[in-house]
Amino acid sequence: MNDLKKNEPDQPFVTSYLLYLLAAVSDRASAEFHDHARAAGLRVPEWRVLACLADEDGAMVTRLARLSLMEQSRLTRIIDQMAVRGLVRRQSDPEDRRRVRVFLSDEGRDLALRLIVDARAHEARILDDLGGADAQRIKPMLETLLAQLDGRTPG
Amino acid sequence: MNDLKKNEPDQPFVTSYLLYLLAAVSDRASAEFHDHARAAGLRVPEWRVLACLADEDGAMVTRLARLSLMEQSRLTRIIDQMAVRGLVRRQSDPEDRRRVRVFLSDEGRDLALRLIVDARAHEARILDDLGGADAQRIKPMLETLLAQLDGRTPG
DNA sequence: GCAAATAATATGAAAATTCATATAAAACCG
DNA sequence: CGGTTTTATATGAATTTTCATATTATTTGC
Repeated sequence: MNDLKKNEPDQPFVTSYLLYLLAAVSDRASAEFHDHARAAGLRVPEWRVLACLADEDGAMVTRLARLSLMEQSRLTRIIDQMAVRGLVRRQSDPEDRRRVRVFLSDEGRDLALRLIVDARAHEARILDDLGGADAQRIKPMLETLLAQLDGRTPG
Repeated sequence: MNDLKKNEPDQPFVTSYLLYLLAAVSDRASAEFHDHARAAGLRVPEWRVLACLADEDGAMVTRLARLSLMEQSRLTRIIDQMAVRGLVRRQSDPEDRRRVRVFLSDEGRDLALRLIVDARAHEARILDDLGGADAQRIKPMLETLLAQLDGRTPG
């Protein structure tokens, strides 16, 4: 029926391109949880920062930016807002006064810990759906990949 | 030495959280290629759109938005700019005049095809570094995951 | 065939993000 | 030391993105 407009390659590129699959899976999977985070009153970047701080409370801004996968000046402004909301507080490091360390407030920590419980449950559901062998392997695989990618352009 | 400030959980959360690993790997891997795309004069969302159109030339805006993982009104504006630059052209669908189909220009197609060659090479390098068994498995695994995620909230 | 509901795209206005750079503190070096 | 370079964070201005909704076209149900 429609042969005239068929201009596509014999094998599709994008839907089987590794970087596309990673982005797509990340997007869709995260979107599910982000709805939950928003329901808890957090915007996505705020949830990410809280989750990172749950692991490394008191991290300096640069470290937190790298860990939370955002550009530094963006993180600075997100911290501004979170501080106003009382989720975190800034404290300049006495050992090196250029550094600003970011700490969870009690409220911030409570919220983070609560959401982390939910995040683990959500993750478990995804892995469960994925099924046995793959579910065992996917995280180690991604960890390897991440280490390799970081190794190339050390940072 | 530093026990006073140790407030972190025994097991870190974020760096072993599936959704974090996905986002981190996607970010870092894509960043490598995005440098290349920018060197070719494209911004990241433009590269994504070109890659999608290489597979589905003439896709309607809604479809293209979903495929390229962006919100519709954002895509509309990106297409505006790409059209001005002569990378794509819009054509309203005679069968349903609400629809706008987006087509690659010759220039757009050339650029897309050239970059896709590079993208495949980049992907091959990443998979090669990952090594045998995992390299074989990662894409099918992500495809399964994507299908499952799409299945939950059909769209 | 018409009114209401639905669908596809575009757009205004607000908000977030980026990029370059300012500011301030520490490290380095002759 | 004093000057220069580097590092850490913040900020102004431009751009991009989002959110809600307008606009236009089609479908549905009566």
